[in-house]
Amino acid sequence: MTQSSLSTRDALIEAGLALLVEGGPEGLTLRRAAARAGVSHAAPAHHFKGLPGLHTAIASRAFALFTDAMLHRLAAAGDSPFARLLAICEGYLDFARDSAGLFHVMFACPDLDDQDPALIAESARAYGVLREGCLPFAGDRPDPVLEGLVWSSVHGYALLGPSISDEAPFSAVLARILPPDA
Amino acid sequence: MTQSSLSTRDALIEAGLALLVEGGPEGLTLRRAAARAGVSHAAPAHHFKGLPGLHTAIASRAFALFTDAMLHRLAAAGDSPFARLLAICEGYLDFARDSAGLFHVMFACPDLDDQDPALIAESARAYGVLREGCLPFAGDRPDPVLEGLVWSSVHGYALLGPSISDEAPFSAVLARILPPDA
DNA sequence: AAGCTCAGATTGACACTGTCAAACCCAACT
DNA sequence: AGTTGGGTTTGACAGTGTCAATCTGAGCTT
Repeated sequence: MTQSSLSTRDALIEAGLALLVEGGPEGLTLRRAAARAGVSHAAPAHHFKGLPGLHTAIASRAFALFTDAMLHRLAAAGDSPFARLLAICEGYLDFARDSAGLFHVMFACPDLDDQDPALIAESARAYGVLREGCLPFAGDRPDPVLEGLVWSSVHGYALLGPSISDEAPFSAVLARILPPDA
Repeated sequence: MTQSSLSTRDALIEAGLALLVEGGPEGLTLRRAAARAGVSHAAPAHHFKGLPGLHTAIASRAFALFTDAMLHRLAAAGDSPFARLLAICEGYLDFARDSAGLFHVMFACPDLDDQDPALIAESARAYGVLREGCLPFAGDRPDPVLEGLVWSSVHGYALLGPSISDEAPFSAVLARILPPDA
């Protein structure tokens, strides 16, 4: 393992994140990430199982940033359950808009290894934030249907948003599910 | 135009659809579509603006099939507004599940030309079905917020579905938005 | 009717991609 | 000291999208 190998692994992930942020979903390439990390074009093969492996590792790290984006908004939110859940959703939408490249790899990449433990853990952590935001609306007990509805709505809105945000801001959409006075 | 050119154009689109259905999002390639259509590898360049152009043309045709899927379910639905809207959504989900390759090109392809008139027309037609399904719930007048909510929900559910469908079937999610007795 | 025009199609080349096999290097153990 | 083995590099391969040059043939002008 020899921390040098760990650091190249991290360097490759970091390079991949940067390429995605700068160039969108098409900007990431095994060879470009390798070049940016200062290693040869075949080096990534020893740290990831091909391009799908790199995608998976990047998605895992991106989910951590995604969770941060939601928590960041939550920290600045008011106390009411509605304000808190809306803040979480707005963090979700912030990330989808500002980091479209990462969002694409996380949710629209067909070759992710959805058995990867790190990816499972990080995505579960992200889902946990949303789930906690839903708790107060169901008597502090998990409500899978409500969670599914909120999650589907914010996710669909994140993808379709540009087409509908003019006439239907997300706060109005969420208010339609959960009247703010509840 | 010389209908031969039209027919090769159509043959390329048809070949592309088949490749997507058979091989998923990764199955479509300019050269493979050309080979399947029985033309040389550079022929597509005369009918589409590169690979993005082919993607756009395929997405346009896929939206038509998508609309059909919704109408097909609607035709077999009951009379109540809830049953009709649920049927439309289930057609939406059918298509996303059974034609994942097409769905991916339609909604997750980063290089679509969203100015293309045919694509705009076909996607508007699809959206129109969903909009009509929503009308009875808002006094037969368009309600952008309700439409945005239903659209976001079903779209998000289509993408996340595999992760949540066990505990929250879509009928339950929709019922949370629109009580079936309304 | 002869000749021209030009869109449709082909061939060939280019840079770039992911992946694999072989060789290489160097630190860590026996 | 010698050997082992993981990390890395080099080199090659098939496949991709795209571009330029060429060929072909139906339809038009004169």
